[in-house]
Amino acid sequence: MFARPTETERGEVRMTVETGSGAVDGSPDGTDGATDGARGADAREPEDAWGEVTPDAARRLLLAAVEAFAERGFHATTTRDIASRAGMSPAALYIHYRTKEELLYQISRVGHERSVRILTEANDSATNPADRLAAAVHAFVRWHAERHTTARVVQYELNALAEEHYTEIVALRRRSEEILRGILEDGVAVGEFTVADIRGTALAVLSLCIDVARWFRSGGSRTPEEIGTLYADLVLRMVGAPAGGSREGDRPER
Amino acid sequence: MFARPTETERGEVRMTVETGSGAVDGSPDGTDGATDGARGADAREPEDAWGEVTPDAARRLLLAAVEAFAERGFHATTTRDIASRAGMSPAALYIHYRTKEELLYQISRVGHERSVRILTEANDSATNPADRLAAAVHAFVRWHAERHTTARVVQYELNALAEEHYTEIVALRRRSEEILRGILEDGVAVGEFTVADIRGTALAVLSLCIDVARWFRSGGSRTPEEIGTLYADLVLRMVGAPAGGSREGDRPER
DNA sequence: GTCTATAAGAAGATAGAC
DNA sequence: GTCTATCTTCTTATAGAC
Repeated sequence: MFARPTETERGEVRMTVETGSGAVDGSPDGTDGATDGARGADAREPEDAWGEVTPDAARRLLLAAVEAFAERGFHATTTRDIASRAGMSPAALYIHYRTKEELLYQISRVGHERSVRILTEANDSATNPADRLAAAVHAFVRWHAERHTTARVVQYELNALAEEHYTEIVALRRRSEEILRGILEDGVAVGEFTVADIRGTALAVLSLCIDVARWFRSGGSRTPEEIGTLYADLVLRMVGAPAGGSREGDRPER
Repeated sequence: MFARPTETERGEVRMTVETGSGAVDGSPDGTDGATDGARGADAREPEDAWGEVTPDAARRLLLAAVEAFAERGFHATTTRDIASRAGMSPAALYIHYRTKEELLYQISRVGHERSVRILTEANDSATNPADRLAAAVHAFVRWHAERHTTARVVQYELNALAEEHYTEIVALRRRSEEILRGILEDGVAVGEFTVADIRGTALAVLSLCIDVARWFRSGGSRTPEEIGTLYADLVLRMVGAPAGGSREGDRPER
């Protein structure tokens, strides 16, 4: 029969990748794409973001998996492909990870923790809702563009996760959602934003940011920084708070 | 060796599904989701949209493929799964389609033709850019919500297409892009919109609409119609043309 | 047109030498 | 820790009876 991954100790695969660290520096050469999703051609970026992963081989495998999953998708990627990209034999993978799915889980977990962290820090970077929203969108979008390879896996391969892992990740996603919704609520409360459907608008904003990972490609005409700026502006407009501070836009409540 | 699909005549799989027809009526029970992508659970809708597909068995297979691809992704879906959903043996599939990829291609082609048609009709439904934009976004978003199962495959399984099919589909996607960009250009030209980066904004709007297919789920709290209305409003704001007609918002250029 | 049976190969994961 | 070799199962696709 088919032995399921036994619970034997095996180096304890659960690594403690310091999600934070100086990771958001990166390719300043990214740019926009078209309506067509990335097709393997690109899907590459300086992924030194995983520098913290403990055994060197484990890090190389993780990096190889990110590239492969982003290019071809989780199910279309073979363990042989991952191992060979990492310069190892197929069997070597199983020394560091119990299953192919665990690789995806690690990528997804670290990526989502990073997302929550980016949104949290942006949210704490200012007091007025408009600046908090602009900062959050700018940073979140920039990350999705700069780290589009990772982000593509993080955002679009969720369904391949095992049930228990999926549940854990969804909890992190809800946190992101709540942070954004909180900003909108505050903005409406202090009269800085004009939003009828807060929950719906929060979802739309998040969706807009996330989808950057799908279409962004290096070699286009816009840098991640520029797209972040564009999107922050668009989102401020969406909530009725034109960029540049809407001091004069405030209705005096009669 | 492994025989590639021979060019023998085999019932001519290339069907002529009238992309149009009364297909956009459908589930009025759809609604919003969360930040988590749909996970199989849902991924179902009255897909009578394929009613025009010629042999009955071919239609059932197409419908089964749409559901399976939407739930599990192209690569994770087996031909056995598709055939069994259609109530047939695995071999029956190959009477109507040369390969699994051809099923995806047909779904993708019909879906993209439908997208272009929706945008074209909306674009022709009015003369002033604001109404054209609102109509386009409303209809496009509504389709992505109502037909989210199909749309998910159409929008997110592109990479699994064979090279030649991919090229053909990308051409259709560019057409959609051009239609939207054209509306924005007209709006800026007549002073109805205030948009600095037309191309970037057009891409963002398209991206926002497309991503509805990823997160939408039946059983939520919003109907496709409501989401269409919300998004049309959000997009008008994005281009600096508040809903309800921005007659008083026009700068008289002095 | 549809079935049963099966070919041909590749997949994920393990065993055991080094 | 890493390799080579291999097990088991599943895959797409075909052959040929009905």
